[in-house]
Amino acid sequence: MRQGCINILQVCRINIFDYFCTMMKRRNTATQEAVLAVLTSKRRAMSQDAIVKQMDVRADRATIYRILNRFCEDEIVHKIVADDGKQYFAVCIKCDEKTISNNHFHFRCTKCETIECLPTIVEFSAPQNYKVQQMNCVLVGVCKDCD
Amino acid sequence: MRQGCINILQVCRINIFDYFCTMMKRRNTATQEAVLAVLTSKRRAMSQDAIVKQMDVRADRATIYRILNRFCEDEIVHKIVADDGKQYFAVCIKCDEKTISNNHFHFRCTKCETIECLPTIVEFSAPQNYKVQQMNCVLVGVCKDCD
DNA sequence: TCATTAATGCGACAAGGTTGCATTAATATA
DNA sequence: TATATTAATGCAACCTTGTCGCATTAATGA
Repeated sequence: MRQGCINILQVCRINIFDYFCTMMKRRNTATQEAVLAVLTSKRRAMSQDAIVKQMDVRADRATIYRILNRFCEDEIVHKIVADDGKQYFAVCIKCDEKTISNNHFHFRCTKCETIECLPTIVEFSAPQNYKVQQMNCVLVGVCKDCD
Repeated sequence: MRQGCINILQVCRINIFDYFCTMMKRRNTATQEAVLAVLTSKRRAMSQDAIVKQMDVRADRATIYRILNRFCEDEIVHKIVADDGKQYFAVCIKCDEKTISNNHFHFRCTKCETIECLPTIVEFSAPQNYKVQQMNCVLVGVCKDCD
């Protein structure tokens, strides 16, 4: 399932999670639905503990991590490791098969402690004979809401 | 002590560590000297355990971290958090007071497991009213030596 | 309705990093 | 050179983040 699809689904008012379950042959569970609901509503990259705090269903830490990693495998979520060493997860847009899912900048606000996916694509020029397969770029500072 | 100075010192064959001790009013200890020696000789960003392995002097884990963080405060070393969540430290060049010490890309090679400071400066354009104070940009892939 | 097995909860664990505190030793001063 | 000061160190304990094994639960297909 391409992530660009998610936006189309939202516009068409199709339940993303149901669609995801059918497409990826995943079971429809309350916990998974809750995790995805939080991520899609917040539209930010969130850490496991931040996600749990926003959830109405209680669930084990290991379970949340398993769900998030599953979402990453299925490519409906991508993972960022911030400069605090923690993993953050975000539902993000990616329509082109060829692009790296993490090809944009992220912004971590030190005041509100959230991470945002910026629309800016990372332009890099690696030296000759270097093969770039992934990237993890985080800008750190204060976002417009906290300034 | 500005980091650009380090290169000048090397050219002039002045002992960097002695200079550092006088300038920053730090005590001259074998452990600190060893850590800096490893970092300057390898010219890569290294993790605490990688540094220890290369050292001829034995030292406690906590001590190494304290030394590295002190070097960061004194701005002769900068810290990168890679996508594996670990901290890496590198002696790097920075001549301009105004630039962010981490303003360049880093490359983590998944084969030789090292992190290199690339000469490429990160060009970013944060949205309006976002204040960027730090950055942490890591490209991941295979370096020229491992290809 | 039942069988299959994906998903979960629990507990244990590992790695990475930090902190408190007593001890050691580098430096400044007499 | 001897002494006082205190930065630097070692050790142990601790915290946080993330993972894994295994028994149990429950979603799905037949």
